[in-house]
Amino acid sequence: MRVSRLMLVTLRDDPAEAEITSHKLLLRAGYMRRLAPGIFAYLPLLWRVLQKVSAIVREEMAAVDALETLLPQLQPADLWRRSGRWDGYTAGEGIMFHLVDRQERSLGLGPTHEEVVTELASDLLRSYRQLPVCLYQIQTKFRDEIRPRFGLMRGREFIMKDAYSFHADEACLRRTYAAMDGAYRRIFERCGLRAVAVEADSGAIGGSASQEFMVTAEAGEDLILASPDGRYAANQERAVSLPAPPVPLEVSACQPLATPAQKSIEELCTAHGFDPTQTLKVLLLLARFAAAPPRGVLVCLRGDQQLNDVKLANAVTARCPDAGALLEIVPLLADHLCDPVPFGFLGPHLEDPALRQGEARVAAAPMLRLADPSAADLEAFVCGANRSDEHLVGARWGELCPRPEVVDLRAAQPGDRCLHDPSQRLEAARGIEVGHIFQLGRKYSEALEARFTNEAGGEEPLWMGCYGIGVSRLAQAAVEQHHDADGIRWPVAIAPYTVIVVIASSQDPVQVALAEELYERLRVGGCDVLLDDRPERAGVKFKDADLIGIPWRLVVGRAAGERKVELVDRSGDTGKRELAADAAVEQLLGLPGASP
RNA sequence: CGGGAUGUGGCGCAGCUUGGUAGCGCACUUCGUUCGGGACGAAGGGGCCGCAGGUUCGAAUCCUGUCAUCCCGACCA
Repeated sequence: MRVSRLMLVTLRDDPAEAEITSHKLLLRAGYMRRLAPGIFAYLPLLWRVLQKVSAIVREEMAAVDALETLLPQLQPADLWRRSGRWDGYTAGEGIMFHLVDRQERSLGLGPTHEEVVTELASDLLRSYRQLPVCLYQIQTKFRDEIRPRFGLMRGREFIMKDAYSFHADEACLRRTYAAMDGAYRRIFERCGLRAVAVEADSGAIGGSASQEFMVTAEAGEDLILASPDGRYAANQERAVSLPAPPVPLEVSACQPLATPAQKSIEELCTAHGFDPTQTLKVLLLLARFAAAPPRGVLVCLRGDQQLNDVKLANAVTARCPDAGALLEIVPLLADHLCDPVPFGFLGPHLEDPALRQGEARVAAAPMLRLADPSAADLEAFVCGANRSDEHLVGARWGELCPRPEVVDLRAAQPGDRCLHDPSQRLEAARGIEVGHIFQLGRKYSEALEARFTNEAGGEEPLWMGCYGIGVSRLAQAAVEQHHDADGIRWPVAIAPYTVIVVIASSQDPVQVALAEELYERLRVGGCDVLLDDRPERAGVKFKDADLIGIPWRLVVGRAAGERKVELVDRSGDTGKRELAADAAVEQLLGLPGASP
């Protein structure tokens, strides 16, 4: 391709709309344009990158016997109601774009395809003899993100590879899951990305085991906690660790303590010399559901610990199976209550308060009472007395109130000791989630009655897995990981073009002739090559070549008369060197990806 | 939805405090000189100053409302 015909528009200044480097560079280098928040036009250069990523994905999917398909993006609400996800995905903070058609039928614009693919599987997969099967597609997904940001990192319309596998038993699911794990590692490696696999929360997709693939980068939205020995890595949403041991509380009996206006753990400890690990933190929350009245939640944590919202949401969802989708969990405020409670002085023995909805009292289920092990394991502790300006010192579970149900709710922090080896301490890194694989189990097949006949002749629900890669996000993550002060430095495997032939002086017919010849030879040889034939000064062309990040630059300049050219490695590894034109062509045609 | 910021030619910005009829850099067009790291000179085209209302002889500038975009939290590939 000739640069003069490429519709290349590069910008000198960083666009004001972009915050992080990769977003700025993709805009400046003419790879994309924003149409609306989270909605981008992929310009020809970016489309080539996305195609190259897709090609690698296709090869690796084929290697694990996955079948490419293309599934509908317009999806009937009814299907989503049957899986139980319509309300959660459309009401409240749901992310599904949805609409009503001329027949008054509700439709959603596919944010993911578990429902559609499961419906298809229930239709087509009748016998264990057909299993396992893995289907995948590379397609635009639609998600009405609460806050789109950072360009392709979190778009409302983005390209995703999603795969779904179906199995006769769990062992088979595990094998495919492991094969996908391997395929994913190869995909990211081939794309030139440094990625790490971490344990993850399954989120709205659900299922049991799940693992995320993170491209490590400062601009990443996720916090990764990992052990230095490399044996444990998890998203902070999911991470587990050992909290610091508590300082024992030396008291004989439970006694009240006057604590005027000491509402925070910090104030309490400062005033009376307690260590935060000796205190109990009681949080009052309100969970709202799609199909049930709101329910109060009382959470106990050790005073020095923080609540992990994701763990809490999972715990609440698991304990309210008939309430429909969990819409949100918010702090319980005085406005929600019929009678005041002494916020700041709460203890775990707080009686169920009556909830108010508008002006009406809600006949609420009893509060859900949960305690993190850090709180449940305390022998004796300091907690609120459920009376203003008063705490209890030396309270014990069993004496004060029954010990609540114990569930892991605390947020692991960098510096915490690891479970597998307490001498290791968790270290923090930021990551961009580019892939996520799940063992779904039978969640969708049970809901949508996707059953097969097993070897014994009985019917049972299919076992399922699903496996996603954010293709457009991956492209931007690559820029985030591979750039310098001059612009993008694409890994060769996903660069839009492998080589750019630059004519230093377009006025020199000798240079033009040689450049045209080399361009043609490279093109015919199967190399993805650009020819910068624009009547610009050399400096402009060099700057643009650096900015758009083509891995190899072949400069045809002063030495063209002796058929000598200059070859520059954008990655900076080998620098620039002068060599015979024929040798340069030979070398470039020998590069990976150069032949058709 | 809550908090913060910003809206001025295609892009990046100044002007607003103290109202007087819009400016700079980049980009674009033409001509000339230049020609290996974003050249220089000359000439030129392009702006309902986000939108609506108000104050005023007069509003980009002051007031009110509204919309949009970006950033921080809940969402996730």
